[in-house]
Amino acid sequence: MSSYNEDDAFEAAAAPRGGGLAARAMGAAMEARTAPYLDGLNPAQREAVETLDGPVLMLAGAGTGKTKALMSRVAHLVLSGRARTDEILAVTFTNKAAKEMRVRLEKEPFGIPTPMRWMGTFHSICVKLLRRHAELVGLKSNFTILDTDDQIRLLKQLIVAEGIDDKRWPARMLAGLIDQWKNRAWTPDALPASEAGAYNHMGGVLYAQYQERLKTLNACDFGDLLLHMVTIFQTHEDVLAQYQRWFRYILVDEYQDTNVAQYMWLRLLAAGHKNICCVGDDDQSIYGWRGAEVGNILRFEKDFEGAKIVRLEQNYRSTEHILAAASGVIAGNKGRLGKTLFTEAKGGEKVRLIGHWDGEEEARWIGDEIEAMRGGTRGMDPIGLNSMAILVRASHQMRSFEDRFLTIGLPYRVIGGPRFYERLEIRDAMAYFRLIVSPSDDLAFERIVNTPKRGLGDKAVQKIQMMARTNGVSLVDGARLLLETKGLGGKGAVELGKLLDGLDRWGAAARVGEMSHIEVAEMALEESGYTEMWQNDKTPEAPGRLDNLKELVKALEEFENLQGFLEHIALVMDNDSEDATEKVSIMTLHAAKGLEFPAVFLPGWEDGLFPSQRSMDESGLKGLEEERRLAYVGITRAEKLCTISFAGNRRVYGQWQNALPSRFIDELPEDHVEVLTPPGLYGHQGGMMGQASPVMQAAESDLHEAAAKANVYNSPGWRRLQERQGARGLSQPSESKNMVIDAQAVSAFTVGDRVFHQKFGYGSIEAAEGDKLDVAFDKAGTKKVVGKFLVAAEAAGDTPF
DNA sequence: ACAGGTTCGCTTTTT
DNA sequence: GCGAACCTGT
Repeated sequence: MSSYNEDDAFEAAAAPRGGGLAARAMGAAMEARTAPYLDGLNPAQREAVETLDGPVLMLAGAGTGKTKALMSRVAHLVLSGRARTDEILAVTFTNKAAKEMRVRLEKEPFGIPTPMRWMGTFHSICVKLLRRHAELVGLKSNFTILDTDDQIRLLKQLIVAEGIDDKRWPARMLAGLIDQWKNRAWTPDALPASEAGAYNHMGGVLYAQYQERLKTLNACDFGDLLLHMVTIFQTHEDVLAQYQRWFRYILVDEYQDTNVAQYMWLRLLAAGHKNICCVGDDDQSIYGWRGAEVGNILRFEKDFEGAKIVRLEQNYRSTEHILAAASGVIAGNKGRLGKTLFTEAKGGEKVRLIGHWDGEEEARWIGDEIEAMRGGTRGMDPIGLNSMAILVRASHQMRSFEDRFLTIGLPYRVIGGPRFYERLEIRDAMAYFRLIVSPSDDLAFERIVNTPKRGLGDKAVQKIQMMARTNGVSLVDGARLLLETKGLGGKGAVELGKLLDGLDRWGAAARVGEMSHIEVAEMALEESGYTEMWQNDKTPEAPGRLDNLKELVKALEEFENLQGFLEHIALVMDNDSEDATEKVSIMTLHAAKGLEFPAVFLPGWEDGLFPSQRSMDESGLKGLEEERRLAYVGITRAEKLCTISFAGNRRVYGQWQNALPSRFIDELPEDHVEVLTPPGLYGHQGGMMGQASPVMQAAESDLHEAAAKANVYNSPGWRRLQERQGARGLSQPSESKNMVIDAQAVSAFTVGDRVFHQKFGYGSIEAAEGDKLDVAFDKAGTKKVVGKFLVAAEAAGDTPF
């Protein structure tokens, strides 16, 4: 989605409808002849495609041909003459998804020739709309979009100005809060009192100040793009009506990921005709932590009266064992809309489960396994590395795999690492570009004023800021005044003069148009000394950074001017460099959503890591359920072979910690799981396996190891296992003495409970003696605390402060 | 102004 | 255990 002119769509909107009618007539004729896009759809898909009018919720399980149905629906709308392509609003979450759809729609069997103007992310569509109506929220149409970095820098200034200690109250935290507020569509005056008191009682005040500041900067952040449009729609009926009429049909992908603001935006736009089709899967909602509301999809029927619900349940991706394993896990969640995936593909490998001594061993085993599969193993055909993926819960888990794969020379690629446009050198370069396009971009100026080093330190910058503020001008002009009034001397003054001259010249060159924007960009990077700075840098990263700068300049070629480029970057940030060589993919479970691989490895299934302790502490049952959905997403990525593993010991923050198998492992249905017990993994095997399930056997052999290592008897996982063992009539481990659960104890807490303390944060109870408790805090170490100063971690997580 | 030492604080991530 | 971010001495 690069550089089509955003105004085109509006010109088209103003144009008479004659062309549309002709297109419609043509579409109808095409449908009469044949509708190839309807062939090969199963009954559910077909229903989802043919129910064009009124609200439709397409509940599409993993691998059920959702995209195909969505595409067919668009084709059906267009080719049957119901709507022109530019009368369909199609919203996705990522640019990648939008791009993919655009490409697929142009090809057979759909063959939609005209581009879908209004297909894009919530944010990119909102930018287009907001540029048109910016003045209604006090912005000019050429407003800039701030990224997280700018946002934090701005907030920090406000925080310091308020005399708040930004150590104790980091700007990041406030940025996070404001983000969440915007996700919930709370403007500063609509902010509930309970929220406004956050951030040392200053949250509300600072939020309001921040919004004011953005307005004077003629800027907005990502959240504003949506929030401003919602505000405009709510306060300007005529504007809303215009778009309600224009967008005759609305399609939404990944509806389970929508936040409140996005939901309101959609409801407002759909309120007239109600022709809205939302596609999603409540079981794959994994972005609650960034404001997604599963409630939106669960409530759909209530929100849109007479809504038709279509379930896509036939899975075309995975074997029955994989589906059964995934279903077994997700069944543990409450409040699902409910779907039962089925497949016609019978047989195949069971889901494999294996325990390891530690994380390194796990990485070693997976590396070996990948090598074996590459050559063909266990009667399976050889699988290419591109067909294999390792999906982890947290990115720090990737390290052990990278280390291992580097030593054995196994090619891998990490998906979703630091992205191109987030890199230091790219952002610096872009700050220069921003200043060329708009010299009043103060944040960009602050970023590069002393990069490369110009002898302009804190003191000089403060002088510039003072001058700018007292004269009510931008920093660039403030700097100019400062030089004119000789307010700055020495080397700094000379260098600042050079920078200002440079900015004038580059800006003029860009405007005159004698040079291409690419030449202007090169000139700026060269003359500012920025390129030179990296050439003189002898750190190992420097060459890579120079390469990146070259790549950045090359990327300019696709755009008409710098402005268009910056716009694109602010929103698109996509960075999939195609790479022909075969490589194993390593990524987080979150990054894996929507992807599929013949063979998938799911390492690190240990309680605390996965499900993540923090998730459970902060969000309790809600958090656990989201973790479970993450497990579901992970398993359903696999087509043929899914291998789950856990380690008894793992290095966390440099410290060795022991761990218990994830509770999700207990939820895997035995009949669909094969437990691998690699020979020689443990010094001893067996012991008390008895007639326990295969799943339990593996868990147990590992548990004994872990148990021998350290005091793990307090963990919920251990207690759970004991319960299970009791139920199965297995022997109790002798070391259960620490399991003090004294019903008579004065304290409401028992050993192993997760608790929260106002000062020390989260921790777990190590020992309980009446009301006196020993608590091992995650951060503050072990302390003796009286029970009344503690709350259950779960309860604390629900009331942020 | 800046290099070198020290402390802090650590999911998930898109736009 | 590691990197960023902050502090201190020159």
